Amino acid sequence: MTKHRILVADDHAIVRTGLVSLLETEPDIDLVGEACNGETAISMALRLKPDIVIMDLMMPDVDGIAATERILSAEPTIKILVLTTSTVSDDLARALDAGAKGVITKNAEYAKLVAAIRDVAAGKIAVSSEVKHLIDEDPPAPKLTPRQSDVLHSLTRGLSNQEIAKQFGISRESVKEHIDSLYAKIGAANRTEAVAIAFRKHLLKF
Amino acid sequence: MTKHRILVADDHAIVRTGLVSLLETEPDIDLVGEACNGETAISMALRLKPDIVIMDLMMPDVDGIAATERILSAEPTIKILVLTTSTVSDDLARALDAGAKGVITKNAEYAKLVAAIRDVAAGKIAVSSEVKHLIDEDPPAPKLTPRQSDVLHSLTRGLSNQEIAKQFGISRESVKEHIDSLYAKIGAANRTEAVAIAFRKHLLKF
DNA sequence: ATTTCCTTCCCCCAACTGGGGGAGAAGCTG
DNA sequence: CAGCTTCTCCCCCAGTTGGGGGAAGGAAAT
Repeated sequence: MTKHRILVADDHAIVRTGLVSLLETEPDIDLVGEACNGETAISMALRLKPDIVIMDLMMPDVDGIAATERILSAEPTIKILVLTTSTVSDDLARALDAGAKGVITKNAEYAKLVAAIRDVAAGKIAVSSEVKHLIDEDPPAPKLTPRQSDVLHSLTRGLSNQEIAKQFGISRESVKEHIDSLYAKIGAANRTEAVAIAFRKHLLKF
Repeated sequence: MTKHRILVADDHAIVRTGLVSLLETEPDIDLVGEACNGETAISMALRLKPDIVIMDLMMPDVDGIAATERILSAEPTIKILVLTTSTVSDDLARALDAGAKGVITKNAEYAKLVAAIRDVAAGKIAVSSEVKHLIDEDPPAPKLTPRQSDVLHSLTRGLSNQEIAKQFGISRESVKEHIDSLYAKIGAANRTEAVAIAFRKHLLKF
């Protein structure tokens, strides 16, 4: 039996150490490395060519989704298993879109993680039922056009339509139009609610 | 030598399991229990009376700060060591206010966690330098009066001053006054920016 | 080639916002 | 008790917003 060669990428040292100490006890698992950020995860994955990368989504510098994309574009046979605290359905869905072979949340039992590792190694897709639920339940955030995103960011700075118009070199009317279409898209009645909804739907980062 | 009796409270099973497997190797540490939410943490702490509770801040039902307060009000001699992913200075500062004897972030090295456990057991305060930095660096969020909070919440729903007035049974002018003082307090120029700033300063939860 | 979407621009107008002023009552704190 | 904060209410008014209507060019997709 060949061991599964695994790379762990997580910015939380405690989680990483805990994971390592647990996985070391598994006879069919061989830990080949630990990465504490996205950039390191990418370079280690390409150098060590593990069978599976256990990938956190929230990491400094390059996040887990970007790291997944970059690893897969260079080495499509590496399997990515996302292990995250995020319960934002969009993040999970985007991870799968990026080519992740599995998504497990950190509040899953350890046994489920190991089972997921074996499933992924065997070529299966491992998405826990809670994650499936999350993705189905809360509807994906609507996609904004570039202009709508620009205008939305200006809204968070408290700018008036006139000021936004000047900023982008367009007319007040155009700004109004973008804002109106934004309202329709996210279900807001005015700019203030639009900003609140945008934060709640994770359309705006802090 | 008496062993340090420790209770772990964290909603992430993976973190909990990892932590347990690591701490089991420490000769002077005796794990007496695991809690997966705030309510369980409180009841287990009061029943088992551990020396130290390692407490996560973000948990379903009762959060770590509330759990800390309730444990300490019943058993002031129990020492709470907060272990969290949060980098929001307010959360960390409030944990210390609530009586936590230490604050460690999850990206700290495992060795630092164990050192913190021993420090806390010895009666010291264990706050990692990164956490001190965070608390100094970003200024504490201004405290809002009850009315300002009420009004702020209504703002996120896109309500007009008139509607907010009706909601609380006060006049438009009073609502305006609360909003004006809110602007002054958080440095906003209008209601839209106020909502954005409130989210960024973590005055609003999602 | 037609449709659909994004982008840009224009007009009218009721309603709302924010800035300015002032003022009184309740409650806490030194 | 004097001072502070909080909460309440009132007036005026320029400026902004949002709803309604319409129009047109370009790009991408079907």
